[in-house]
Amino acid sequence: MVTKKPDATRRSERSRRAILASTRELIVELGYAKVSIDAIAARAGVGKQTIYRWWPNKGAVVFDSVLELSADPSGAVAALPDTGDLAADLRLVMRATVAEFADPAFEAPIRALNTEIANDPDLATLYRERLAAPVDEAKKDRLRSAQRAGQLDADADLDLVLEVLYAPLYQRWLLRTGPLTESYADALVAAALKAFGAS
Amino acid sequence: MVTKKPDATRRSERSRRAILASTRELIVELGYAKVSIDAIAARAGVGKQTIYRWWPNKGAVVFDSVLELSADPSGAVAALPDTGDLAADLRLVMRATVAEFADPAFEAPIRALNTEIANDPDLATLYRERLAAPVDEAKKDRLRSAQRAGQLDADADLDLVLEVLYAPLYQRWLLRTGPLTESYADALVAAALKAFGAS
Amino acid sequence: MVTKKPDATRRSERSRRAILASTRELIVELGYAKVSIDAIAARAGVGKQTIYRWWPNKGAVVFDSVLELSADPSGAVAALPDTGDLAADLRLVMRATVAEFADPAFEAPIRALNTEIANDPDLATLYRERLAAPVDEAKKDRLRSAQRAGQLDADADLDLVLEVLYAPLYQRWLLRTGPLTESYADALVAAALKAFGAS
Amino acid sequence: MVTKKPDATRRSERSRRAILASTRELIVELGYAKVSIDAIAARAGVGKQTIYRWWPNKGAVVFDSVLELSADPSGAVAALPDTGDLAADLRLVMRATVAEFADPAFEAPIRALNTEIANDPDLATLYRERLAAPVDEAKKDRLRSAQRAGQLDADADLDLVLEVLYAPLYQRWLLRTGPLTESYADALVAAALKAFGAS
DNA sequence: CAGTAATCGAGACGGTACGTCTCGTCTTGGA
DNA sequence: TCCAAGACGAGACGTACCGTCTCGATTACTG
Repeated sequence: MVTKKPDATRRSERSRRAILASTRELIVELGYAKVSIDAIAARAGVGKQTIYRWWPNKGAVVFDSVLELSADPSGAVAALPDTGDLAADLRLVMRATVAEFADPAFEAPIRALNTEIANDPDLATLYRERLAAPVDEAKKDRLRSAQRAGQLDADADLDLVLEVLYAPLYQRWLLRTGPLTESYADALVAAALKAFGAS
Repeated sequence: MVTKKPDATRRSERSRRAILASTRELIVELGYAKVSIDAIAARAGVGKQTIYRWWPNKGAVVFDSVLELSADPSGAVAALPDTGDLAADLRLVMRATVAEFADPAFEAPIRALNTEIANDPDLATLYRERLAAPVDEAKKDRLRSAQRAGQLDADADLDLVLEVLYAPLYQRWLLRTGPLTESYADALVAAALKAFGAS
Repeated sequence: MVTKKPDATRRSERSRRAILASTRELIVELGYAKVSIDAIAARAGVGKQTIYRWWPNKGAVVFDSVLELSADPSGAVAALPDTGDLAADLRLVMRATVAEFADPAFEAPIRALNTEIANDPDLATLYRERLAAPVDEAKKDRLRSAQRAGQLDADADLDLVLEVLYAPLYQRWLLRTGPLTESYADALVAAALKAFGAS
Repeated sequence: MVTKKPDATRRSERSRRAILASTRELIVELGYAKVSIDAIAARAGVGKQTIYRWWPNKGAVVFDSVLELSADPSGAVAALPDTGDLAADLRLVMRATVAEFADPAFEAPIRALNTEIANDPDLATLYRERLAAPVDEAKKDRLRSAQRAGQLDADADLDLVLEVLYAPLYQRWLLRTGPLTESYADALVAAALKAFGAS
C-alpha cells in the first residue's frame, strides 16, 4: 500500500474501505481523468483531509484502490494450474486474462492504474514489487516446472518468455490496436512455445 | 491532424507551428501532467482562443505536436532496409527503436501521447490510422519480402509477428519493467524468428 | 457626433444607420451591459472594422446611437410652448418627460447613455454641448419670456431653476427612488414657481 | 450586505476586509470600469473563489465595499445638527456633501456605486433600504423639527423637500454639468426654503 | 471511568487552470 | 478600392479542483 502512517492504529477502517470503493466506482462511471478527490470524498462521505492524511495524491489512491481489487489481502498469489500440459495450462491462464480485460469493472480501473504507472516511476516500482513480481513469480514457477518436464528450453530467459506471451496482449488492450479473443491468446501461446519450446 | 475547421484557409501557419513546438518543449521540461493550455499559449505568444479554435482539448494538441515530431508531413514513410538478411535488418530497426526510447526529447512527448491514446479511443483510432498503420505497413513489406525469400513462414500472421517483436519492447519502456538494451532487442528478434521463421 | 474622420466623404451612410439602429435595439433587448461590439456588427451586417473605423469604443457608439434617437439631425431644437401661462406650459413639458422615461424604447438607451456619461468626462462634455445645451437654452428662452411677463423672478439663476425642476425627476428615474407620475411633475412645477416665481 | 451564506460562521473576516479594501483602492486607482475580479483577488491576496463564494458578481462587491465606506457598521446614523436655525443647519450639511463629492477617495467609489445602482434594480432597492432610507429619515427628522418650530410648511411633502435640496447637487456631480461650490449649496437651501418655508 | 489526544466529517481558504467571451487589431477574398 | 467576414493576441470571466487549514464532534487509548 502507498499509505503514510501518522498513527495507523487509530485509522478508521470504515473510511478506508469507503474511499477505495468510491474511487473504483467513480473510475468506472466517469473515467479516470474526471475523477477528483473532492468527488471521492463526497461519495465516500469522508472529509478531504482524511484522504490526504493517508495518501499523498490522487495517483496513490487510485493505485491502492486497484491493488485492493486485484490482490489477495494476505499478499498470497495463487499458483498456476499444472496439469503437465504446458500449452493447455497457458491457454487457460491467457484466456482468463482476455476475459478480465473485457470486463468494464476491471478494465477501467486497471487502465487508470496503467496511466498512473506510466507517468510516475515511483508508482511503477511499487507496482512491480507489490503486484507484478509475485504474479510473475507464480507464472515462472509454472515455466520452471515445464523446463524440468522438458517442455521448455532449459536456457530460456523466463522474463522474456513472459513478455513474449503477455506484452502483445497488453499492448492490444491498452492501445486498442486489435481485438482480444481467445484464439488470439491461443496464437500467442503457440508462438511462445515455438520460440522457447524444447527442441 | 485533429484540428477543427472554422475557416481553415485563414489559419495562421505561424501560430500553428509555435503552438506545437511550445507544446513539445513544455512536455520535455515539465512532464505531460504539468503542461497547461495557458502555458502553451504564453510560450507560443498566442491567445488561448487560437488554441481552442483549432483543437478541442489538451490531448488533441499534444497528439498533433507529437505527430508532427514523428511524421513526415507528406505522409510518406521510409521503407525498412532490405539487405536480404532478415535477422540483421530487424536487429538494426529494433536497436534504433531502443535508441529513440532512450532520448528524453522523444521519450517524454511519446509517453504523453501514449497516455492520451490509452484514455481516448478516438485518438487511438486516429493514431492507428495516421501514424501506426503506415509504419506497420512498411514493416510488413519487409516481412513479406522475407516470406518470398523463404526466411519467414509463408503462413505467418504478420500483425502477430510485429506484436511479438515490438510489444515486449513497448511494455518494458512504458511500464519501466526492465532495461532497454541492444541485446534485448536482439533477443526479441531471435525469439520472433524462431517462432515464425521458415521451418 | 463622436466619430473620427479618416475620410468622411467615403463613409457609407447605410452602414452608419444600421450600426446605430442595431445598437439601440440591442440595448433595449439585452440591457446596456450585455451589448457587445461583435453583436452590433453582426446585427448590422457590418464588419467590426467598420465600427472601429468611425468610433473609438463602445461608449461612443452608444452615445451617438442615443443622440440620434433624441436629436433632430439639423441640430435644431423645438421651442417650448408659450401660452403665456408658465405653470401650465411647464407642467406640459415635464409631463412629457415623465412619459418618455416610462417608455422602455427610450428608457433603456438613455439609461445606457447616462452610464457612459457618468464615467467618461469627455463624453459628458460632448453631451452637454451637443444635446443638453441646446435643449436647456430652449427651456431658458421660455423662462426668460416668463421673466419678461413678470411670472418669474427677474434675478433668478435660470440654470438653477431648471435644475430644481428637472433634477428631482432625473434622480427618481435614474435611481428608481420613487414613482414618476404626472402629479409628481406638477408638484415640482409648483415648488419651482414658489421658489422662483415673481414675488 | 449583499453576501450569500454558504456557512457564514466559518467566514474569514480577514479576507472579507481585504477584498472590500482592495476594491475601493482599485476603483480610486483605475476607475470603476477597469476594476476586475482578478485584480481584486490578487491585491487582496485571496482566491477568486473566495470572492464568488460570498458575492454574486462585481457589482455586489463594489456595492458592499462602498457601503462599508459610508455606513456605520452598527447601522446607526448620526442625527443632523439642530441649532434651531434650519437654514444654517441645512447649509452646513449640504456644504459637507459638496466637500465629500470633491474628495477623490469618496468620489470614485460612490460614482461606481451609482453606476451599479442605475443598472441593477435589485441593488437599487438594497441601497435604498440599507443606506439611503436611514440617512433620509435622519434628515426628515430635522425637517419635522423645523415644521414644529414653524420654520417649514406643515403640509410639505418631506421627500419632495429633500429631493429639491439634494437632487440638483447630485445631478451636477454625476453628470458634471456644473461646478459644486458652497455658494451653490447655499443657493439650493435658499430655493428650498422659499418653496417650502412657512408662509 | 474520566481525561486527553488523535481522527473524523465538513467545508473555507489561497491558488492554478480550465474553456468561454469580448476587446480592438490585422488579414483576406469577393464585389 | 472597399468592406464583410473572421482570425488573431490579449486578458477577464465564472467554475472546478488542488492540497492546506481550521473547526467542533466523535472515538478510543491512558492514567
